Amino acid sequence: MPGKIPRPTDSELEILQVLWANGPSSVRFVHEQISQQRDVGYTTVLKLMQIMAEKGLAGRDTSKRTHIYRARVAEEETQQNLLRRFMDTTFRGSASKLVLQALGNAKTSPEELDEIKALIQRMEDEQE
Amino acid sequence: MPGKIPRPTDSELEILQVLWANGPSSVRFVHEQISQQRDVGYTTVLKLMQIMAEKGLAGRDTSKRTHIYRARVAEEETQQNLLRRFMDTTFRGSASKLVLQALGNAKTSPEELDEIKALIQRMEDEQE
DNA sequence: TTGTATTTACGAAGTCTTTCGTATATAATT
DNA sequence: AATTATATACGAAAGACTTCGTAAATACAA
Repeated sequence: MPGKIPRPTDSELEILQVLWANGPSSVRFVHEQISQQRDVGYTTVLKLMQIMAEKGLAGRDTSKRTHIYRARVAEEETQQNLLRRFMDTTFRGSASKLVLQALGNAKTSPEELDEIKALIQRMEDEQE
Repeated sequence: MPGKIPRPTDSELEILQVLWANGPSSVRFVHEQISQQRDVGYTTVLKLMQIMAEKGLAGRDTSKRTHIYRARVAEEETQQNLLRRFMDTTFRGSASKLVLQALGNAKTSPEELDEIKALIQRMEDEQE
């Protein structure tokens, strides 16, 4: 029985980012990528990826000696879940407060602002 | 020596929300508020608030028998810190991706959309 | 074949967070 | 005064997460 897939932890999310960006990968590759950002042991990453397979966050092909892992959760869907939770706990569910702070603080390019404006426009059109 | 104030955990954030919304409060009051949302023991909340005082997240007035706790971190600043971290880990630092998903999924009122549009307008004006 | 390198498997330690039971102190009630 | 209620203090257990050492299996190289 599969059971429900849990929310990834910070370390698991770090690994998922590599899998999402690069597709199915070996432990070695994932370790190399993460090592560029912080110090971590090879067996640590291995263990985490094994746990992710148990949890259902990742799948793996064990037909070869070097196992190949792949994400079993979609990037957008996972982001959506994490975002909903974060918005609820940190901004008491207020999307606009979150958005205002996100835009106000981060440097956002004119192109990105245009994208956002376009989305707002579409949303307002739908309202009528 | 005060030392640096750490990022609040989920439970600590839950308590901070009560303190931010209601001002300085007793453990009993905070416990009552949180109990409306989930089951939790009184001494659990007490312990958490004591830890928060140790960490510097909260201060307390112990002159009376019933201690009164207050938030020692500002709401917006704390949200900002948590948001930055969340954006980095979950959206690899992309504010626009986060914003698009936040707006796309949550139901946002026309008034809120206007607020956001106004902010974008100001940002674009500053660019020139 | 013998030794070296790579990989997975297993287990366990360390930390952080949450939880609450129990003890003690203080106040209120009868 | 004796009882009951309320509050804080303390410690410790339980669970989740991260970390990595060591062993065992497999492949490669000399």
